[in-house]
Amino acid sequence: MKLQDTLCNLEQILDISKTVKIYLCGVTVYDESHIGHARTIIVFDVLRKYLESKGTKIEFIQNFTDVDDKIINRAKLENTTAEQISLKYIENYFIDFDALNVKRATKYPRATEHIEEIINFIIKLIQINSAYVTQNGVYFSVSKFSQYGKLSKKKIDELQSGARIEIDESKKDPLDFALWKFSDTLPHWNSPWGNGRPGWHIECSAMSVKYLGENFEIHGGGRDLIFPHHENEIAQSESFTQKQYAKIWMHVGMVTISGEKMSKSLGNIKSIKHVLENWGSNIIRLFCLSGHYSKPIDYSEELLKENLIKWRQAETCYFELIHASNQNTQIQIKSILEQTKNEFDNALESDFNTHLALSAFFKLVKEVNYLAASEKLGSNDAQEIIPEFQRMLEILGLVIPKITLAEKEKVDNMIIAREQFRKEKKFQEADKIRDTLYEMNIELIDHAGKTIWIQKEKINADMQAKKSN
RNA sequence: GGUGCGGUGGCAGAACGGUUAUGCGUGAGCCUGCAAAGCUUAUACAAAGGGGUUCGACUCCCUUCCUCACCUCCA
Repeated sequence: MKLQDTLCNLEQILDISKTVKIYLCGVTVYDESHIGHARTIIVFDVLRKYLESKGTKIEFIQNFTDVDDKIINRAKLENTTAEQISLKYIENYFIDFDALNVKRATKYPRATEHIEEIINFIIKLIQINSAYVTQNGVYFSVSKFSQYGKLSKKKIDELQSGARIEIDESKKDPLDFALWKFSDTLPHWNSPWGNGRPGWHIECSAMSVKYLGENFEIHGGGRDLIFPHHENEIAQSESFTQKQYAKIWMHVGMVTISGEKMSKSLGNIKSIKHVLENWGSNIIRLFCLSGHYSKPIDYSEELLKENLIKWRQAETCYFELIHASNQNTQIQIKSILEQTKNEFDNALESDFNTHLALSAFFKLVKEVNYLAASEKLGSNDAQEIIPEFQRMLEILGLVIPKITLAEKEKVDNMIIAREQFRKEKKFQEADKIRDTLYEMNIELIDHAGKTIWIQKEKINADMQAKKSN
């Protein structure tokens, strides 16, 4: 598999025959997660699901930053503790991402649970003279890491001349960043240098090295983390280990709205809960995978709607497959399947192009729907297609809602009743049954001599659109 | 100002030095008791601007312009 590496700006080969270790920078837990977080995490979810489907062993570590100024501020605002805030939003995180059908990581380490590792990490950085203590805390000395700037392609002197770096006279260099911040207010921990809390970047170095070792395959996150977060992580980690840190840096583009980054300060956030409520997890996932991961995606109702239409086609495809009862056999099915599989896999293997993988998937959907509509879909063929269809669904993390047995029986009986009315040319009565089913999100397809049903996912945005029509 | 990703038809989005991917949308028709599903067909004469290389460039080179992101917390 080939992946574009941010560090060397070239495609790198990922050996998927061995265990692939992935560290993904997760969220700071001080507020609701939004669709931008969802995109990054869904991209990595599909990546790991694809690799696992190929039999590759994955160790997937995703952190929670649970100590941070924003958490502390939020706690003050709500008159509670930082711990309560972070616990609340970790819980909230899992509600959102379970609903998005994101597979749980191997582990979700938290900064506050790794204070000892963090302190040990800092001790060594001080020992090797890469860090120093001031009256405010412990700082990493950027000048001691000659390759500083290699990830973000920044030049140290240009950064230094930048006017926007906070002025702290106690630091030796304005670029130096905090490993440990002294503080006597909660939350704080004891350290050899005094009470305080860790800086932002150090947790990821300490935890990734602890769980994945000094050199692992993929380190990922949003593009906005390249600088300073990942740049600083490299500086700390490579100073610490004297080894190359991550083999491949993979950065996911931003979700924008009207071309601008979704962010708190602009107030253009779409929370996962909000979008989930209106569109559901399948549409969100399709939306997040609809462009190349490295590029921005512009959030719009239009794009969501396009994915809704496609999802409806996929639902139709699924039910056509499971209801297929014709005796026909299409000789070309095998080659179509093989082509789909190849296109799908090749797209993902080639810098993880989910857009092209989706088009391979929807090509199959269209083919099946066409065969079904023209009464050429044999049950044998359907049985061959179903495993491949489901394989792709699983990798993409899409889920067809299940219908209960009792519901199924009820639907079947209503279809039989409708058939009787149709035979008797009592079309009003027949249509009434169809309408009732429609209200239950069951749609009917009248095939020659046989009516099948399709269970449509209930999607609020779709219902509203239909109502207003 | 620096750095980075880009600028392709109404929208989304690829590949490729020579053949106007593809999907969505839109128009018309077919199918149907009517719908739905599906089909057929039409539609877009697309490549930010200007140079160059070439027999030929959306694709390579130069240049100008522009968007966005990062340079401060940020997925």
